[in-house]
Amino acid sequence: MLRVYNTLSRIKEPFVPVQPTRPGEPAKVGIYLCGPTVYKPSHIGHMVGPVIFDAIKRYLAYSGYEVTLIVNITDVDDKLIAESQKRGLPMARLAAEMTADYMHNLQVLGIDAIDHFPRCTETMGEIIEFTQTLVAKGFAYESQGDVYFEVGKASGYGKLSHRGIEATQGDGGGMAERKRAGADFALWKAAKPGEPSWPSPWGAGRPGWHIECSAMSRKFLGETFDIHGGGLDLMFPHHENEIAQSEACHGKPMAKYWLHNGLMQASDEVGKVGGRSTRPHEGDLAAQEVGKISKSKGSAPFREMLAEFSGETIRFFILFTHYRRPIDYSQQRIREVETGMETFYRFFKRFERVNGASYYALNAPGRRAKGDAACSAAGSSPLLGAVAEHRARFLEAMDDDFNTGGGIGALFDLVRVLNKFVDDEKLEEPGRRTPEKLDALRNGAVMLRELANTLGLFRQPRAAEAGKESAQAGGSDELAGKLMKLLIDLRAASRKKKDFATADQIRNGLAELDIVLEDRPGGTEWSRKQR
RNA sequence: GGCGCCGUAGCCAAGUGGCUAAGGCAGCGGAUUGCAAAUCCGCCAUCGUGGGUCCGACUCCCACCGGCGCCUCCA
Repeated sequence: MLRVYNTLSRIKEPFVPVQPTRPGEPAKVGIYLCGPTVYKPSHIGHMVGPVIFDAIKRYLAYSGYEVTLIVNITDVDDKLIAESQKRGLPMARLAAEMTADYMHNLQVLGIDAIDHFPRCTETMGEIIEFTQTLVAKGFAYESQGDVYFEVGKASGYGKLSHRGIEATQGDGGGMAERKRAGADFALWKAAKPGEPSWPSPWGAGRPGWHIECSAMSRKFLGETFDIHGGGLDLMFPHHENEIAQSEACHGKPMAKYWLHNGLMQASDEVGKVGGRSTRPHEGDLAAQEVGKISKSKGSAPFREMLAEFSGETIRFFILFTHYRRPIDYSQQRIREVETGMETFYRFFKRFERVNGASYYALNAPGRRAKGDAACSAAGSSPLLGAVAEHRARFLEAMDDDFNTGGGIGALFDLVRVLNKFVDDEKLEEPGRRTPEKLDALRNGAVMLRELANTLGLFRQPRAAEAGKESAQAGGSDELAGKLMKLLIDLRAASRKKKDFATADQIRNGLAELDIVLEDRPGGTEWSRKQR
């Protein structure tokens, strides 16, 4: 049974979709995640939510739900206007550029489970209509071309962030004198001269910050949907105001479950993105200043990180920690999980060596097997029994509020069991392979793939692997492949003659060039050292 | 000040009212190897401090200490 932590109730609740399941149809689940304001290149903090919710959607789909995931793009906003004026660019052009940056980052991270990216500018009609309804129902009022939501009229305001109205006295961007109460917030803002604007019943203007999410979520997911997600920092006032608007408008709950991810924190010193670590002493971590990644801290664009780390590494790094906890970011931390990931990549190569076909070509079930089907199928061999045990641990962890960190732990164990099987059965030696043993290994690997898929991990061969394959197969790096073969053959001849000095000279010389040789029963393999 | 989170091995990080407290990185010992690499096996924590509840707490409650977030259109 899947359970999720709901910020509304502050406890883990059983996950039961809003829409009743019709017999013979998969239960439908709607998820809305607050996306970026596209005025600057995204930094790693912006990627946490998308990675997590991509994995959440995958896991829900695997669990049998039909999931729709919406992430909005805020392409009209005060910061966007300010930035476009600063850079002398039309706002739409700036937004388009930054949206492209965002999309590129998502793609590199392997995030492809998002169904729609509605833009604020494309939702203007719905936003205006939504605002009109709120005015008509008496929850909002016009004031000098602005429209404000009257927080005092909303029942249950503060139920998400557990705050009283009296505690919420934002100045609303210097528009206090136009508002009836300090806590009231803008649904619509009159345009100042030179600002981008859209026509409305209250004159030319643009939407306030919160209204687009209410309008978009309703447009794609309905008045009440299952999961609303976002960073912890959005809980107040953004999500609180979304709830106020939507529930005032519809008279029913906006979302059943509110999930908030922890924020990425970084040390300015060690966590410098895209550059060399400037740490003066080893083991000096305690002296770091750790703080939230934010605009004010001037963190580097995500794109610069990609020069240092693969998208999959960053994805793995994010998933390594439970989503509700803050993630302490530093290059050293990422390097550590990157080292850990090698365990998987090496196993995949090993698997291909003994199995003859690629791990990446394995066809894993996209749906969780009902009941104990997987376990009973596994009962046929001790290996699969052990694998199934770790599979169960993985599922248990994920069922418990998407505990990806616990799940990854189970994945490491699973690989160990598979490696041990290859060791014990000496499957690296071609003569020791039997169809039964290869079958068992393959079935175990299928289970690994099945689970890793739900996290969106190890779906494609790494770029480095692909490059090397082309070298070995005579691709663009053909010469390197041929030279390597020559050197390996020379070394093999030396070893045969017990001329280990020459053999070691070759291996050590190659090591200097960051090329690693590994002797195996089936021959010597070479690979480029990572980084 | 208000609301809330966190403190588990050298570092990172799961988890649990009672059973061996996952996993990763680093380290140590062993198997394997011509030597390595990789892999496997083993070792490496009484869970911030002090109280309380309980037959029993690391897990629940309180206090304290320490770290952090939000209360500002920051994911």
